[in-house]
Amino acid sequence: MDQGLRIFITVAKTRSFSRAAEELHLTQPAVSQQIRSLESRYDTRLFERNNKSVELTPAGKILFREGTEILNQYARTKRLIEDLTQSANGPLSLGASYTFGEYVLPPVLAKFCAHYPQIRPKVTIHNTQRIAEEVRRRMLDIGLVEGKIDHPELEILPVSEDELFVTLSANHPLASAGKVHVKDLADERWILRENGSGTRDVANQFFKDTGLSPKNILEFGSTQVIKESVETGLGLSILSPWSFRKELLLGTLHTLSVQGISMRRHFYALTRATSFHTKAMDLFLDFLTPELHNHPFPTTHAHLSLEPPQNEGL
Amino acid sequence: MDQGLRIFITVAKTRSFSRAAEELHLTQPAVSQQIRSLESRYDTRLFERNNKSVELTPAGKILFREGTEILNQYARTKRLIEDLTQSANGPLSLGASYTFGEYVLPPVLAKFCAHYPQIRPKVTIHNTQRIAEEVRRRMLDIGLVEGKIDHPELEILPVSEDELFVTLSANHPLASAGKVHVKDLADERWILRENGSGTRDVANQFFKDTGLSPKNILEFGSTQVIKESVETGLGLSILSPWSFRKELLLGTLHTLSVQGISMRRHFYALTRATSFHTKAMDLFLDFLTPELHNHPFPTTHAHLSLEPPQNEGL
DNA sequence: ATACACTATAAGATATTATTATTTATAAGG
DNA sequence: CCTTATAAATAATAATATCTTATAGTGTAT
Repeated sequence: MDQGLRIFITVAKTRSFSRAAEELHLTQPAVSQQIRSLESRYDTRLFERNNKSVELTPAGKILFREGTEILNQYARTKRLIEDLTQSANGPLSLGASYTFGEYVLPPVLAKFCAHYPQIRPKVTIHNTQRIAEEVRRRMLDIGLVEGKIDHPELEILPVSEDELFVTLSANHPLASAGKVHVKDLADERWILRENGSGTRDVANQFFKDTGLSPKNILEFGSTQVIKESVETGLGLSILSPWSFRKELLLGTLHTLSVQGISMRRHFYALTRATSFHTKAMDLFLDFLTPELHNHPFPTTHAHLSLEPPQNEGL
Repeated sequence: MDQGLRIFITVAKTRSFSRAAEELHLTQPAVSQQIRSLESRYDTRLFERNNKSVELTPAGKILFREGTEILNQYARTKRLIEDLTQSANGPLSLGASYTFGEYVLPPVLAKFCAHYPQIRPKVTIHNTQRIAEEVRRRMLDIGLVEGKIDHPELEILPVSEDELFVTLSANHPLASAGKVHVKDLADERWILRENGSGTRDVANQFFKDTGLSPKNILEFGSTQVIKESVETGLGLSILSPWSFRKELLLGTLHTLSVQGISMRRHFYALTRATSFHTKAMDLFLDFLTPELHNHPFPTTHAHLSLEPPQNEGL
């Protein structure tokens, strides 16, 4: 930041060009050169150097004293700014898509807040597109979304895997089938999130892959309503187990694997590619991935192997 | 010598990347780039820039304040070194508190400038506290204040005595009393500078010493307004004769001595304790004290003994 | 909707700063 | 004296940093 001055101060302290060079991990000519350039800038000799010794001239003494203060102030400034930013505190605005925000995020966030009480997270829930847009516009520090986003201004970091399943009422004829064939689902009624939601994207892909073209689709804007509708036997849905952990534990909802089809996707964290991260942001990002691996990720079928995902005490 | 910092400061002052570029004879991208590199060095945003405005962030404000000082010190260092070889010249930044700056300093400064035309003094007027702070922060070479300052980083040099007097209109019943007793002042209305000013401090001390607790105090922020108000008979004030020499000469204001009470104080010159003095600084300090003794110091009552303090040709 | 006033970004040119290799000067030891 | 050791200066070159030119976004105002 002012290398010349730093070199000068070191020479003055060590009374040697060579020692100074060592100390600064530079070569001796680099030191000679910087001193020469300072001397020409101030238009005076700064050191009296007769081959055995290096001594400050009067001008050098002034520069040494003032320069020391300047370097101190650089250091002080850096510290002041670090105190301001590096201390992990202040606001952290998170945006999450529905599934992530409503089901995955809360326990993680609770733990995060316990760890870093000075950080005050604020969560906004929207669909993936909107979240991405708001991260880009700096309205959000971090976006947490279900679908892949490709935008040059956004940095995308996969934080967790997710697998969606065909979900149905425990009273449904297929409920205990576990694994079924595509054709078994041909005549079912489906209850899905609206188009545009990440979950619906996966469902649409599922229908495309399986060749199913269901005539009977109900669209609800709320996962909560969908779950309750499925529980009453109104139809089947395609959901992330994250969103119906409780229902799996209670046994009111079951999942099906469909022969040869898996509906995997990732959760991603989005940040602006070009912006700086606050300390709080980095802490959260570092916290997120391991934390999601701690929470036993509910990939398997409820009736086969579900473990209480957290201390939810059944 | 630290181009990045210089660019940053210019941007902060102009609140514009483009203006800063012009001012520094650079192109706008050069400015953008330096700001970006500073931002990455400090790992935080320094400006909040939306297309219409450029504003300092909290971190930016810190860097602006500290950085300004750093640049000042670079400049000062250069001057100090130049002083070694050259004769006294260049800038001399003086800060003075109100009474000193507005009434005492001007004639001294005029004479000083006549003696040393190559020195270019710059005067800033503020209250004593602020002046001391700016000397400490190296924003000022010399501070000239009315109150005693005790700070380890400051060197304090008494330059002159001052005695304040109760001041009143020539038409006031007590105007020709010369010496009065405390109780004569019990029911007067007072017109004083605001709290925090050095002059007001003395007034407050006066009330404490005399046991007067005036119910009727008007506060004005300007000594000029106070004088005119006192002239019209609105009330009494407590002022330094320095600030109403003309009115004493004209006979529109008179002073009173209060039995057993004197309001003496000193004017002090402040410099940084640890720093070098430029030649200009030393010359000014050496010039100041004898000069103030030359100007007949108006301690006595106007109607008794005032001499024209300078060639003001009555 | 278009122009305009700004800042951001990218790529290449220039300037600055560091390195390597070599030279000069002085002191110390034989 | 001559040799060797140590320290700084110098020159040529390599690596960085810093500018400029050209261009792209992005809001605001007309």
